[in-house]
Amino acid sequence: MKKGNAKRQAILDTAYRLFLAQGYDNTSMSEITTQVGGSKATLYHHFASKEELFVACMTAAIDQHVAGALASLSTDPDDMAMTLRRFGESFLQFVSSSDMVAVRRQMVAEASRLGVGKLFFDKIQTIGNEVALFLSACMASGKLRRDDSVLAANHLRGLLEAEILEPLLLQALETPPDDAEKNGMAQRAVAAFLRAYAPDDSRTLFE
Amino acid sequence: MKKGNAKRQAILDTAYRLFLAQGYDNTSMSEITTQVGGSKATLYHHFASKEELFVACMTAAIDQHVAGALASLSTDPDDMAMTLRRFGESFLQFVSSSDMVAVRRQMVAEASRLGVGKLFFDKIQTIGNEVALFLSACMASGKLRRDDSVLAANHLRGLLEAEILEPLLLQALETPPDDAEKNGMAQRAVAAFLRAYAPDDSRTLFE
DNA sequence: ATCAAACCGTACTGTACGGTACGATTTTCT
DNA sequence: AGAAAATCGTACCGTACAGTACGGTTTGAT
Repeated sequence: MKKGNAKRQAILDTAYRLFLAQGYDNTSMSEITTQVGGSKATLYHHFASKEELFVACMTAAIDQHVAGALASLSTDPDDMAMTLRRFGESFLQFVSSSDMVAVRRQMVAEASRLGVGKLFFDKIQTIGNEVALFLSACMASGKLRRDDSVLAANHLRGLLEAEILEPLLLQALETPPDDAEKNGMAQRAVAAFLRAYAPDDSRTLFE
Repeated sequence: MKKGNAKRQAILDTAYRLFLAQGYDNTSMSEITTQVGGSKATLYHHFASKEELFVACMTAAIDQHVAGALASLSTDPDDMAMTLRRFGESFLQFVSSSDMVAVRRQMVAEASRLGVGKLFFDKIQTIGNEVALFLSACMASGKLRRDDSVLAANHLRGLLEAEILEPLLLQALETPPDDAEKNGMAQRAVAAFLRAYAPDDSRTLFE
């Protein structure tokens, strides 16, 4: 059962690429078959229906991509500002990557299909929970104002995405921003967040 | 030319409702014809193609809805906090209405179709520009820290949408939040924004 | 060696849909 | 009234696509 899994994976890879590039409705099973090589019977041997194949592609993509975002959050509250800046940069690189934007667009477009939207949302939530945990530690140690840490994590995400996510999803930019611009957005977002959640009695933290 | 426009409007209304509820691909011209009554020839008399009808629906929806959001921003910087709170509430009610969420989902899903995504994004931008103008006045009068007003407007929008937009787009909530919850979100977002953009020398503005 | 699973190619079915044709009828404008 | 535009009903065309059928071939495990 080695070639079996290899073929299955090849189908997943090709289908993933086509679904992201063209969308669900504009990608036919025959096209996937042609590009992956082989026969449509083999495809239906591995996946009972087009919908099942789509969901399999998306769940795999979610798991794979979210792992990358979580890795960049070192839970060391000692140099909070630096940690947040690094996290902000890598999170923004993550969510604004062309793959991730394409995944998100498919999730929104086909949200109702087999609850794939909720699946994606739950995964995103796990990132938020990790961030909330870190922020909670910062609040406990007086580095941040005490407040609902989940709310704070949501606000941080909102600030990080504020400049970039919408135009990318709507394909409203001719030239996508490069890494330096994204890092600038992350810097500005984290700076705003630190001001918003600074302890009440500290006003000399920022130059 | 009275019944002509009436029929055209009836087609638009029905198509708008079906497109939002079912999406572009899952809505057939025959279904629109059946629900609006009459003949498919009449439909094609008013709209040359399915795509043209879709774009007509979306542009109409955009114009109509954006007007509502802009109305709630009184440009009086004297009671800035109150103005922002009221704007935040109505903006959030606006973007989280079921119609607007459905429109946005279609925009994302069909962003590449005839550049309808960019069309939508530009309209949203006009709201942001108005807000930026207001914030700029607040900065000039010392009520807010001096900074890029467009950035500040983006951050405000990011904070407002942070708790609610994503789960709605992904249809990840069983029960959508009611007006009171939305107002709470707006309050929290505006409070965070005011802290983030408070003048450097004011630390007693918030209780 | 053998058996079962996986694979291939090709052709096929049924259906759904965008768009057209066409002739008849109604409404609107002047 | 009478021309022009809009509307109607129904049938139709071409096509694209999800899924199936089927007979033959390769591959892997025991």
